[in-house]
Amino acid sequence: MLAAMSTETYTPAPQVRWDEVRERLHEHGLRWTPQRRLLVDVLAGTDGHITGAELVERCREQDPEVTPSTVYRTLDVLEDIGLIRHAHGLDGREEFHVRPGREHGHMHCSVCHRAWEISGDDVAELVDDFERTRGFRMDLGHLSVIGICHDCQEGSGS
Amino acid sequence: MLAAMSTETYTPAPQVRWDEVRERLHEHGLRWTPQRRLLVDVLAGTDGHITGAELVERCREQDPEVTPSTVYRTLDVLEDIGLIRHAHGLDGREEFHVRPGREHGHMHCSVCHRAWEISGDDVAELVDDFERTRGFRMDLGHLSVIGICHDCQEGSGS
DNA sequence: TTAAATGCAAAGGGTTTGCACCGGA
DNA sequence: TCCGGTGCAAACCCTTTGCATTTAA
Repeated sequence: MLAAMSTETYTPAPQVRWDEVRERLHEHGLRWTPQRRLLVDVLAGTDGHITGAELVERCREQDPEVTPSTVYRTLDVLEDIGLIRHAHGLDGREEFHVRPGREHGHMHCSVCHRAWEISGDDVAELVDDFERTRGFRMDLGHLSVIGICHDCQEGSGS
Repeated sequence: MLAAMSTETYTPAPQVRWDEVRERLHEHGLRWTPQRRLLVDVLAGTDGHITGAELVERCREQDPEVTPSTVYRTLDVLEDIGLIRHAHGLDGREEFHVRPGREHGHMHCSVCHRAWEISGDDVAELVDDFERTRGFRMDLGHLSVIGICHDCQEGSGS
């Protein structure tokens, strides 16, 4: 989804290059295993956010052998080396997402439970304001805004 | 509940009048029990946010008889009748807070884990912007901003 | 009286950990 | 070879639920 973000040849792939995850791991003295490959594949096929439990499930669909512990441990590793990030969803469960080229926050509708991304531009003033007036450095990747989306206000109910 | 926001004597008690919780319950056909009184007392002694588990703990300190189920069930009831509200903290656990006269969001420091309130004024522009440009009606009570506070940036560590 | 509320204990869901074995580099 | 990874199973933590009993109104 979404192609080039600039006119330059820069970043033909806005996403992490998953083929390179292996190298990233190696750089850190970590290993490339079939289980990690599987998780990385699943993550690559995810554009939004996904909970740990869902990741476990999807991995197990493809290979019932993988265990939750492996998935969670690998998620930790991937987060450590900066490939993914996590925040907490509406229900408080961990939600992971592939680290985007640009950090972004999330906007959740409490009615339909859909979620959208919030870019740095969307909240630039706010970030700036918090930094200036409170010395607080916001972590955009953890910004979570909850409310009711346009559609749900119209339908009023469902 | 909450009396005069009228004149110039700025609401000496911005909090819910806990003595009246009983009436609120009765209005709903619900009962006032010693356990509920205890929880309400604990809540009254809380100014910020507190997790369910902590509430259970504090209640049990005062009366080891109370059980988690009672606490959680009462929290549900109190939230139903609008006296408290809950959101999710940094670690994804439920955090309750006494419903303030004014809705507010929270600002968490990911280093020291302290939290501050965000008033509607602090984010008025943002709220307005989301409403205008996306038709998204933000729920201030669920706004959660995470980052690093001033102190922690200085100390850099602790 | 009578439905709401409680305590208990057990289940539940997601996540983490200890440990012995396995296997990538 | 060697240390990182894995599966397994059990532990964990917070929260919820079923059920018989208690109790507020």
